[in-house]
Amino acid sequence: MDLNDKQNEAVDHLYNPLLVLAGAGSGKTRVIINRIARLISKEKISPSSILAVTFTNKAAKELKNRLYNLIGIDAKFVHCGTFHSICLQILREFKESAGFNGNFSIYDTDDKVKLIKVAIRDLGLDDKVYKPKIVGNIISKLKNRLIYPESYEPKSDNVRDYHIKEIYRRYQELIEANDGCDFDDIISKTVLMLHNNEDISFEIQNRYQFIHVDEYQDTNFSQEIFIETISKTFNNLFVVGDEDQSIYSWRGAEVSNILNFCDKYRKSKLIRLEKNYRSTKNILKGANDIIKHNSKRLGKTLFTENEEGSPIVLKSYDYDTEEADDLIKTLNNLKESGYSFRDTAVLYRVNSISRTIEDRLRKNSIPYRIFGGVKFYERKEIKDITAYLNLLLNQNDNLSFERVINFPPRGIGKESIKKIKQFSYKNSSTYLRSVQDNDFTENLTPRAKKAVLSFSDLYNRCLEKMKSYNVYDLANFIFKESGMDTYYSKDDDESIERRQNIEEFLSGIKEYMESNEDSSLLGFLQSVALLTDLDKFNESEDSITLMTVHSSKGLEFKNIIICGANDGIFPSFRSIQEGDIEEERRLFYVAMTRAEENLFIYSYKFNRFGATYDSSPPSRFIENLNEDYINASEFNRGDRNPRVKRERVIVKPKIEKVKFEKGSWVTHDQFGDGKIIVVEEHKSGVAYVIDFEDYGPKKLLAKYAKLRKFEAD
DNA sequence: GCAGTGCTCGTTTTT
DNA sequence: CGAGCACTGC
Repeated sequence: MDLNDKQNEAVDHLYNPLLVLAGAGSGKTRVIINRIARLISKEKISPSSILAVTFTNKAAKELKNRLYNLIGIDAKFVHCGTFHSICLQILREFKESAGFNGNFSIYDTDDKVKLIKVAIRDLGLDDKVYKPKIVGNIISKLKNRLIYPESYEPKSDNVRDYHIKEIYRRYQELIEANDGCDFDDIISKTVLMLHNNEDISFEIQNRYQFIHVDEYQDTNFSQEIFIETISKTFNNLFVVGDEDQSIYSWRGAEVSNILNFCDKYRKSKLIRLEKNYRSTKNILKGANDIIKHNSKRLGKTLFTENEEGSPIVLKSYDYDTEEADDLIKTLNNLKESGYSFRDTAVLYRVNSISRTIEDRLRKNSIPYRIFGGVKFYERKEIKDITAYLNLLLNQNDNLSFERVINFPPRGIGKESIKKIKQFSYKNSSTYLRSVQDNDFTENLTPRAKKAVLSFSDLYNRCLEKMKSYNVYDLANFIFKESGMDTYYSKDDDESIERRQNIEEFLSGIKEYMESNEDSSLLGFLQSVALLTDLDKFNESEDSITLMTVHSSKGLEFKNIIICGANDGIFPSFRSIQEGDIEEERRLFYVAMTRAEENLFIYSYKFNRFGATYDSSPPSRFIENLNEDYINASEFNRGDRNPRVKRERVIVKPKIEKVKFEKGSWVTHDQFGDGKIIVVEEHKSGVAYVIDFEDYGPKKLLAKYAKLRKFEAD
């Protein structure tokens, strides 16, 4: 297929920055690959000086494949990757400059939450008041804005913000001591490293002279600064995006990046792609009628030369179970009219919706695959194996150590682990080095000593094998030798499932080694850390696809069924309360524009919330659809009453007076005895720095730390 | 050290 | 309502 005029204009723009505002289904990927092809063929640009950045691995892979089909072998040398994978490569190459002691481990959201919990407890705070997950989100947002603890000044001086700052500080201390790196660090540490090292920055700028960014509307502050930094010298930036599809502001994405692009980059130009190749006229009309109600837009109206198509089908039900039953009928009808199962995707706003649907699909033996929910790579058994692998490369990784020291159980219980921590603290050593230290093992009970020695022995044997084994053999060795093999050899459902997952993981490693040039352990661990379920998407499998609207971004299906399109779900409760539903509307728009031929929008009246049912009208977005192109014969508008607001209770800690003097001895439930070395009075309350005998100095806040006066017995 | 029990609390969305 | 978590009792 040839390019249209606008697409050609974009592709021919070879120097200076360009923003391509590409509507849904307007062929943006095609524009990117053709532009890259033209740079190579016409301008004789070396493929290896070209960079293309995407948000998902899937998009990167697709870009690379299509480029390969267009230009052949040269495609191999073009750098294609996600923000995270590109930055990770840079971090790995310049790890010392980025502040790591050596190899570093990547911590996922789970690990992060765990570590934040430790930080909260170290400070003597209550993790019910400071929920680790919420604090994690706050820290995420700060890192996305390149704010690390030392430069963080909370806007207000309330207690909560002060505590959060302390938790952040402690968390960062812990993660850095482990040579760990969370998802946000991958970007932010790269950017800061480039800013602090001009020579490296210059090297990177030279490496990537022609830069392409896909889904530019979803870049956050740190990502934008990354792009700005590496494009500084050559000022050759080609970004593609659609402000109407910006759906990640909750993750820090800033639409302003795309809105202000032309003001920011000198000599830049803007081109709009408004011709849609994907959807029928009816679907596009519906999508346009919805998105036009948004105010934050650069504005564009999509058109298509495709057929009129079938009307958009609206249906409403009383309960989600009825919706699911009818969904089965629809799926069977589609099948009968000649569609394969793989042509249809069911989309929803929140993962929890999938339960009922999955249940019905299973009962009716309709093949489906689901994305999201419990993620494969976050499963316990998978993470246990990667923790062993991580620990082999990064001996400072105490978090991985804690995961595997007693798994499978080998008789190293709470008490022994406590001793390991104490010993490590006293000798400022890592957990791993402690258990390998004779001075430590000598003082254990015979039983514990034996267990610890057997772990050390296991570790050393793995280390030895690492020299000659490839990743697959090494992982297999760990699976067998650690005892996981026998541990999961039982016949119950759980063991069987976990075993299967491990086998799938192992065969995944094989596949990885065959398809990647860098088949080192480090390379594997770093790429596996960035994998998501979506990366297992297999197009040839004939099954229905279930996923959230967020994960459907960039995909297209002949038939789309949107389930749970009610007020309170889509748009979400939160967005209605906060009075900002523009992003929800964009999300709805994304959902609709995934469809090529048939679009169904379902809603139900009674929504289960915990043990109770709430009634809610169909999504307000549906009201913007015009009768000309909808089929609403089975649709009931319902009533649109204002909803009752839920009150949120914020726990405010009380401020306490100084109870203990400097120099006095106190006892803490967790840390034992210690001497107060500093007393601080903040606006937010009293903090003590206590030098614990077994744990060293910790800063605790008086109102949370249950401190007792030390009494010699 | 582990299994079993009772309790709490939740609902966005993800690299 | 049900998952996940902390606590308790062997």
